[in-house]
Amino acid sequence: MDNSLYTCDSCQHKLCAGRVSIFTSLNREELTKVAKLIVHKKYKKGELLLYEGEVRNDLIIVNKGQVKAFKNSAEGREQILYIFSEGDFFGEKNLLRDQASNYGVEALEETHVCIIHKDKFQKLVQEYPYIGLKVMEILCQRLDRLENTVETMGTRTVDARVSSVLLEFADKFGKPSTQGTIIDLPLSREGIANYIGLTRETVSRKMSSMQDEGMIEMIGNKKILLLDRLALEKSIG
Amino acid sequence: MDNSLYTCDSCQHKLCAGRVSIFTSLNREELTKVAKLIVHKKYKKGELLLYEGEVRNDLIIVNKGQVKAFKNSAEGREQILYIFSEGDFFGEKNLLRDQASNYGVEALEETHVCIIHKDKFQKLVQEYPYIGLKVMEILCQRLDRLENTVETMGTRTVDARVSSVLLEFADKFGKPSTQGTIIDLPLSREGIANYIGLTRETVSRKMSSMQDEGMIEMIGNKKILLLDRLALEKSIG
DNA sequence: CGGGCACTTGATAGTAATCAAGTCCGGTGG
DNA sequence: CCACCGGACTTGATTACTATCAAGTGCCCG
Repeated sequence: MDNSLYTCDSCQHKLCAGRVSIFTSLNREELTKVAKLIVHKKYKKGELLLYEGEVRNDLIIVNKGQVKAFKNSAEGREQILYIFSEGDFFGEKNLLRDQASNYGVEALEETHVCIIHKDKFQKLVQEYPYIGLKVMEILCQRLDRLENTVETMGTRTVDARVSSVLLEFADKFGKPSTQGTIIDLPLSREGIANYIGLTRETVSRKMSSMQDEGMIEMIGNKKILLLDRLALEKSIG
Repeated sequence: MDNSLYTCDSCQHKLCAGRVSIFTSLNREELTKVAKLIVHKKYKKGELLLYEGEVRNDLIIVNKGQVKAFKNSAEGREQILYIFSEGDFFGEKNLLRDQASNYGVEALEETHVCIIHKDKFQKLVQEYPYIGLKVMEILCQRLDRLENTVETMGTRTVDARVSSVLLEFADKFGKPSTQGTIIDLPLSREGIANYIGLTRETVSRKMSSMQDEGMIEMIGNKKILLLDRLALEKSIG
């Protein structure tokens, strides 16, 4: 375990807490106060930030990098539930009571996180009730997203599922370019498959045929150029 | 529209609000106060309480009966997301801001609901912060359940999915008997299929074979006797 | 007792998982 | 800078399974 704990000195001048959506309403002074409650930690690609079933008593906020939240079934199949990136948090259940995590979390790349102890965060919420509302709002958004995922996995064709995930990634990680949107994929083919409940071969095949039809263009293995957004949306319904 | 609005007079003496989990911490006096903020409404089986995309500004609590929350895909397939029964609520997103509902809600039987306007509920939360925490706790539970559903639909075999839903219903709606647990099914075969992303024929077949194997016994179409809970749990993994 | 609807059961076909080779890409070391 | 190596990805062949299509059957209610 070489995850070094260190103070916020390294980024205090940048007011790192301000990059996190739940603190956006705070002014500079308040942010400095928040920063003092925060412990930072770094993880390398592949390291576990949290394992399924682990009991913790703090809230973890991603400050830099990306992580995946996943569950492993008995047969060894992985289901990815969330991709958390800069500004996202997890462990919110711990704010209410110490509880076993429903999923594991693993770094997809070098990742820096801010950790706030439950008690300190609760005091923060008492002082700035807006933060509690913001957390609740984000939980509602997360519910919406999961509800849509369940619908996609329950009723949509495989093509629609692949289109869905590409559009989701385009919105989250896409950058506009002259020809279309360039998506930096946070996951490998296998990861994408585990995100939408398919096998890597099926994802590979579907993406190839989407390329043949001119909807997308694969740039290496980690980027995709989205050429025909409308066609993808149409394939969803 | 023959849904008659009426005051809480009809059930005031029963302190109906006390049957709702988010108000369990309140004493008799406080409950009476809450009851005055509530509007009641009745729905017959099959009536819509809320349609997908509708914008409302209140929280709806089920006081008696059962409803299903569902989404309809473009091809006309239905995905059931939740079964809400006595004590459950929906419309929580409205507490934050007026927003389109992500799902429709339909009564599965004669259903009575309590409706609280957003503004009144927000004042209630300010006066009794515990209520806000309780709402957040239930949202977290709902997230856990959906996360498990996504895992089930993404990684589990069809047998495991059917077992999952039977165990879920057994916990929620089951009554112990001498031979095992008797489940009052809230949904038809087609409803169950739409809850776990299968067709009614597949559900029918799987349940028949589970009966052949002595795991369950079907009593008419609306009840199931769960004989071998362990076998079901084992089939999930 | 009769009718309709939900459910069951059967046959067939379509589709994705699986099994099995290749191929490509990125990184490493000479 | 180039050649090599390994892991990720692609593609192909086959199998397994569930959706679909199509009759029946039985349950529940009037």
